[in-house]
Amino acid sequence: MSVAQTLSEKVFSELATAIVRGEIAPGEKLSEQALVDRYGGSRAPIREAIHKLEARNLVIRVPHAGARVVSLSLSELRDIYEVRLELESMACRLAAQRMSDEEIQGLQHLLQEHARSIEADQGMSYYQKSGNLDFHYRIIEGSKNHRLHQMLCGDLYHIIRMYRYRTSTSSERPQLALKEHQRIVEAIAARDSELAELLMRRHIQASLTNLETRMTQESLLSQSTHTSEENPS
Amino acid sequence: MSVAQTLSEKVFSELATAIVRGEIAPGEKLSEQALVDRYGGSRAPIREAIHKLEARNLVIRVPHAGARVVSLSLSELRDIYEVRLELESMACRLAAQRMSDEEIQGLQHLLQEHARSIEADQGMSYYQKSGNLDFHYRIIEGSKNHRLHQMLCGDLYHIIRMYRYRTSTSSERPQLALKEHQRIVEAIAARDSELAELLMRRHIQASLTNLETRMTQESLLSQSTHTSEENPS
DNA sequence: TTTTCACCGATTGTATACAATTGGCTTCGC
DNA sequence: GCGAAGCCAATTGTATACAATCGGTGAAAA
Repeated sequence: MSVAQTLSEKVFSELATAIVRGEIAPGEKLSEQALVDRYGGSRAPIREAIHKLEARNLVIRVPHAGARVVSLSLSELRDIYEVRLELESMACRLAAQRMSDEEIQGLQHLLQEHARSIEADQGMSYYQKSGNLDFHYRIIEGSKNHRLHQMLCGDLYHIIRMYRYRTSTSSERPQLALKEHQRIVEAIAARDSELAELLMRRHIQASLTNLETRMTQESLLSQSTHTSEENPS
Repeated sequence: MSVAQTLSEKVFSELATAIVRGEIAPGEKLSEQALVDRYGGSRAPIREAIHKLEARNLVIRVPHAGARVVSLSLSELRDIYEVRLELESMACRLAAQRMSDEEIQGLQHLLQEHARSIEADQGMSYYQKSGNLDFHYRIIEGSKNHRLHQMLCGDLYHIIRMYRYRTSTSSERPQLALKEHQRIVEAIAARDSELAELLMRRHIQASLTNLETRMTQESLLSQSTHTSEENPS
């Protein structure tokens, strides 16, 4: 019961990170033997790691055929965001009701650090770090609902972060995103759960709109490339 | 890509059913070799099945120590119902917006069959069958959100059904439950998504209250039994 | 009597070999 | 030229053996 990891857990963790970061591309095949060659060990822990990735929806695995990194259409992403919107706005409402004053202070400090980070970066980016340094993660923790935490942070967030990476930055306008975060925290600090929920809904809806725009642009780029390749036929 | 199952999938499915039905009790240890003895095959597919159960939150698995069937406190169940309430009321709202007229008719027929079933049983029970014959399942299908379907039917429902089995019946008052279902369907048919959502919230909140009552009664029974065993000391 | 420590058998994690299945390639027929 | 059928190597699923870890038990110490 120590921090020692089994090899399968270690490989899972590293693979999940590689997938989220796009080092293994959507649609790419995961071959057991190739992963043995890459990570060492034997096929047994690799299989277990692949099955864990499947459980987290990061890969699609077909018996006897193998596993591929998941590749989601915009429609599928919309489904995910539709659910995320509901769960995270609920988390925000609960956080406003359940977070202690100390925890809220900690959240406010986190945003101050984020503000400094944006300034240092000259307003160019607002990259959400993982774990306790991530605004959204802290809100979900503040909901004090373990199952909610598990469903969002254990499942949905892998996919969401994967697509954030793919679209290169987490936010087009960092200062606007930070300001939205600040408004949300103000509502939480004021214990106004209804307002907190509404602001979070808007925030996530804006994220979806942003993501839709980018994926449509990518799709158009991809189409024009494809068209010029087909002209000879 | 046929309906043929791997052994690990088959064992997972049978184990999941056995857990949901209480044939394997909460807290009970799952030993790999014992399951090989019971289901045949070798340890490899059994391990895979156990990992799948873990992914569905039906077992708690500790590396090097083994897996036990999950045993949830009332507080943990409340967390689950809190999330279920949010997701399923959302599903209901979406169903009111997205179900076709034919699908709604199918749902109405389903409730008619349920009504006949209750009459045949002389008002004693309203047992929800699984899959397409389950009212809630049909609403979630009607939401047309695959991710929502996966999170509810792929994950949460296993646990919820497990505790339904444990509390012996799915409803204390079958005719009241049926009437609530009927009101929900009327709201969906009228495309009143707001009302549909509200009615579903109430319905699920009533389920939670019912479950809480039963678990508290079980706990009191368990305590009184425990006390009388300790009196000799 | 209670607590602590050491040992070891049982169980779980991994390595290796064998069995089963599929996708891709080639050939044949229309 | 296209579609269907057959073949087989590569890959995945499972079986078996070995390695690693932990929980339970018994003995010793306080």
